[in-house]
Amino acid sequence: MKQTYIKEISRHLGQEITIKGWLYNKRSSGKLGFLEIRDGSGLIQGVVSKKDVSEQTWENTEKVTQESSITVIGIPREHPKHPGVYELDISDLTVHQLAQDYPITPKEHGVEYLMDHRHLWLRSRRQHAILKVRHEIIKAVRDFFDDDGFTLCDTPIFTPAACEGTTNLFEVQYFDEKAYLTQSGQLYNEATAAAFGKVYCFGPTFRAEKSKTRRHLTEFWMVEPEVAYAKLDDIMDLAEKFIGHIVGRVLENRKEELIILERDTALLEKAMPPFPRLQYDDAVKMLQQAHTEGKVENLFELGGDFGSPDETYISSQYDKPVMVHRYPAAVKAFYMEPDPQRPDLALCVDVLAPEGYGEIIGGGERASSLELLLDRIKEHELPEEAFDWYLDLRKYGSVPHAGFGMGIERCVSWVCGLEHVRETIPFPRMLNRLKP
RNA sequence: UCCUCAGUAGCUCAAUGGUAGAGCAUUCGGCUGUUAACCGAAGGGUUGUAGGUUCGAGUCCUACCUGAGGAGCCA
Repeated sequence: MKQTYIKEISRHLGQEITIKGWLYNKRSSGKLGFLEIRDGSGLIQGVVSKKDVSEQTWENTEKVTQESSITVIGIPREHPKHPGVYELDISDLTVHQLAQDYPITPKEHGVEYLMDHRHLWLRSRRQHAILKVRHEIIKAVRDFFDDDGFTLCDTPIFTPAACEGTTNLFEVQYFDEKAYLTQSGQLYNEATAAAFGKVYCFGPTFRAEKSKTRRHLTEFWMVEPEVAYAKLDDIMDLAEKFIGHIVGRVLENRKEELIILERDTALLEKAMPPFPRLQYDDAVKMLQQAHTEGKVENLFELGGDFGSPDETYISSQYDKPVMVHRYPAAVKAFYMEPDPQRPDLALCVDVLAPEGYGEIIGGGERASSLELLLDRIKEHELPEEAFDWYLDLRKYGSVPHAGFGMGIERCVSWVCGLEHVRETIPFPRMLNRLKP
């Protein structure tokens, strides 16, 4: 018989259907068995009554174990006690493979154990919900740009040199020479933007930083739009519209998942444009004020980059994402365009997510002058020959242009209200985690 | 790299320096409306590793290993 997916069960009430899936959990009460069945699309409770089924099916009901693969035939109907909840009256149960001692039991487990069993942990309700939200966010990202005239131009993962120089890169052998895994598609995006006008790239990014925090992965996915002729204000408008679109889509299409995750959606509903915009200088004043009032420990020095506690304090002052712009050029990457009014400041922006989730977007206007870039490359002690193609972009029709990058995992973590980004990607790569 | 915390049954955790226990999982038995079902029984241990202190160490000390959280750095 044709397979029916659990999420479509309401269309088959009273009809005999076949569900193919796995046993999520089992309870029993004498000659009555309750089987929680999952098939990837959803979860449903099946009921087996000894007096109504064959001896074989009853025997299978008694012996079937957690996560055994099964096929059941039955008739869906409403739950007698819970209106709106569906249940399956099972008439036949066959077991494909009997799972023995499934490692993830219905009781709680530690982080290390769950991470060691990530390949199985993905089957649990909560992980399923998170990855469904991830999928929704990625789809929303693509739709947002595709519907706004952007062209997807993916950038390479093997790169010959550092994009930004400062952070640690993963080095790999590339035939007879050394190559590095990309830490940003940024520079290549500038080339494709000059060809297509509005572009984005979306792919994995690698950072060999020895960071062990709830916000870090060594391999994460980043989406980076780049727009020719765009200025800082244009890119800030784009960023807030973009985040509003993502959050809106998740609220609209992933209600059930947000309930499973116990996410306070009232907080998400506030994350709609316009977002507050704060100059770096004013953010520093805010931090210094907070210090004199005893609300933050460290006295922040003007000119430095914000640390994680600083970002947390700034974002805690708002109930929606906040855009901090015009940081000192000295603390930012070499390719940032200086503010014509204040050349010591870079025309850049960081978007800080609410609830202490920190920076989810970083971006800004790129330097369009060849002379300035040559100076900056020298200042940062970067190898000029590695950037010859990049400098060509300033020789042949250079224009003002801007873009930003958003880390998908940090965004998913915030939208889901998670404690750690490691749950936002199927197989996270971290400082101490390369397996499974 | 630095700081803090942790490591005991398959899993999650107890155990004042004095005979290593419970819940879940597993196996067996009971229950016709269960929801991390419940009730009864059984099996299950080189307390991360190596030293040390002590009559006696899971517990105290030292080193190392592994993990977690944080700092720095970042999305």
